[in-house]
Amino acid sequence: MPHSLIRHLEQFGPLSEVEKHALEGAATRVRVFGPDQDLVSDGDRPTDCKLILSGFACTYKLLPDGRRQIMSFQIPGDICDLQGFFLGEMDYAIGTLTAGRVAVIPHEELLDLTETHPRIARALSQSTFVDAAIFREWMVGLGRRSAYARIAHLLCEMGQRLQVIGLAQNGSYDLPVTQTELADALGLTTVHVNRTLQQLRHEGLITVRGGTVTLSDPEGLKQAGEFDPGYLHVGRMNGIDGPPSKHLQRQEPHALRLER
Amino acid sequence: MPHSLIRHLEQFGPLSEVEKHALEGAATRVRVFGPDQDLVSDGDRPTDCKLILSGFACTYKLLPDGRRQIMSFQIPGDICDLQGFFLGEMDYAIGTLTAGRVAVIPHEELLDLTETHPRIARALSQSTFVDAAIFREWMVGLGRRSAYARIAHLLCEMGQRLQVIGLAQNGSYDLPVTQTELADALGLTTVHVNRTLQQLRHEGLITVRGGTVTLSDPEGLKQAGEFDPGYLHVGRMNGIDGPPSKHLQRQEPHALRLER
DNA sequence: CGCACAATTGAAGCAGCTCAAAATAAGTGG
DNA sequence: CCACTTATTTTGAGCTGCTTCAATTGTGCG
Repeated sequence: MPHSLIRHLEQFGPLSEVEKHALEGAATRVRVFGPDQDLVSDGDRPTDCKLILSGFACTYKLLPDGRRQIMSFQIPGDICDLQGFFLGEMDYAIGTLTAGRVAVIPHEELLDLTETHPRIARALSQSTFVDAAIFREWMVGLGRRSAYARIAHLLCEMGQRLQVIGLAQNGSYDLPVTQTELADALGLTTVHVNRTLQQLRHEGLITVRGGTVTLSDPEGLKQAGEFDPGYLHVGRMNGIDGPPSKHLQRQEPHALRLER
Repeated sequence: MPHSLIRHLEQFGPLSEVEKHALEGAATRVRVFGPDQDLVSDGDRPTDCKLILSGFACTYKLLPDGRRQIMSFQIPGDICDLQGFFLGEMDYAIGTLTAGRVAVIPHEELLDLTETHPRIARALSQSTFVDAAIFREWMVGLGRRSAYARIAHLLCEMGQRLQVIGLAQNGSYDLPVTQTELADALGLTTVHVNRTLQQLRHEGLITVRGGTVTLSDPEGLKQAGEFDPGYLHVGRMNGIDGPPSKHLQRQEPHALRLER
């Protein structure tokens, strides 16, 4: 199994064999999870970080009356509770959407890893900033886009992200997410998600068959969702593919040293 | 020389004299800005980071048709484009709301600073995670809260944040933000913000007089906004455990003096 | 086969939007 | 300090995207 974490971090630049080896070594303790389980709960003070090896998860917050806002979908390669490492206490929860395997990396080990391998530290920091960028784009959707555009946008984003880790081929990918979960992510009701999804299907933009989404008309969908993948910063840092940046002149920033 | 940055970072733990001195040294290049100017534009590749010394700014994104989503308000002490340092290209813009002063820290200098002073690096990372936490909470508002609760929540949040840097006293603070800007931040229209604000006033939760907001009934407002300040991680990291409210009440009030 | 969950449909209601205009406040130059 | 201009706040009225409530139809699975 190619390590999705390595793939994930190499987005930001190549890693040496030693570094890859160190990463593999850190992610040996594996736990198996079923669907709809919390990996971390709101208010927890975790002593390790969770790296998703397989399966989907999401970060979410619950409101007093039971409403829920999903803030991100987590896919293989994502480290989902780095916040615990830096801030101690979690202010949100992480729950699985499907069954899956999770590598558990104790904080001390992560500390070691980042002190010994600054490039890993740097890649992690960059990954953190990409997460923040995804949050911001999600906020734009929640605040300013119609239900229709929001869904289209999400489908584009997931396609792009899954492609990077090899879980999407020619615009087709598995999205093991119920319409209720979609609704919680998009700030809508299940009913409305259902109707809007139908609209997207009838317009021939997507096809859905048993949890598998196919972007039948990727360009049309991008347009419908006002999707501009720049914020994902895919392949920007390693000179490989990825969209041309608006300005030239690259400059490789160093990492902040991860300190605990 | 003013340093709200020191105050800001010391939220996460004490800094030595040497570190404070280094921070002051890094933030000597000061630029003055007028209102409604971009500090950084979408697509830029900044070569330095901007630290707000005085005045308010916001991060925002523009949609093709001119709609705008403000994703955060930036206040004195905030470093607003660390992303440029880590990812190179900006995927959002930062604009001033008022006139103000901004310290410009070249990336090389920041790199130096963080390599020489790991505790500064750590504090910066923590600050980054707090920003992400604020984003997430904002998302909950956009996705799941009513206009009424959203506004109440924002007013609580700003009160709390401004209090930390000494720009709020007994629930009263300057909020130099137009209703249109509020609307862009909250994903609403100006008209609706106006009506909802009136409701909050009539219910005696807040008072507004010339850009100054007073939380007349802080408890009521918190309840209206479902505000639970945990996500701000105030005072959690510096060993002075305990409810933030207590901690905040005994905050020395000399930030303004520093800022002038 | 039947249970539990997910997707779908219908109908009615409302929070928040749009459009349009008036009332205030905040500059700005003389 | 006043007349003039421009930005901001406020109000009214009608409209709609999305919600709510409630029920029906799949669908996966032990």
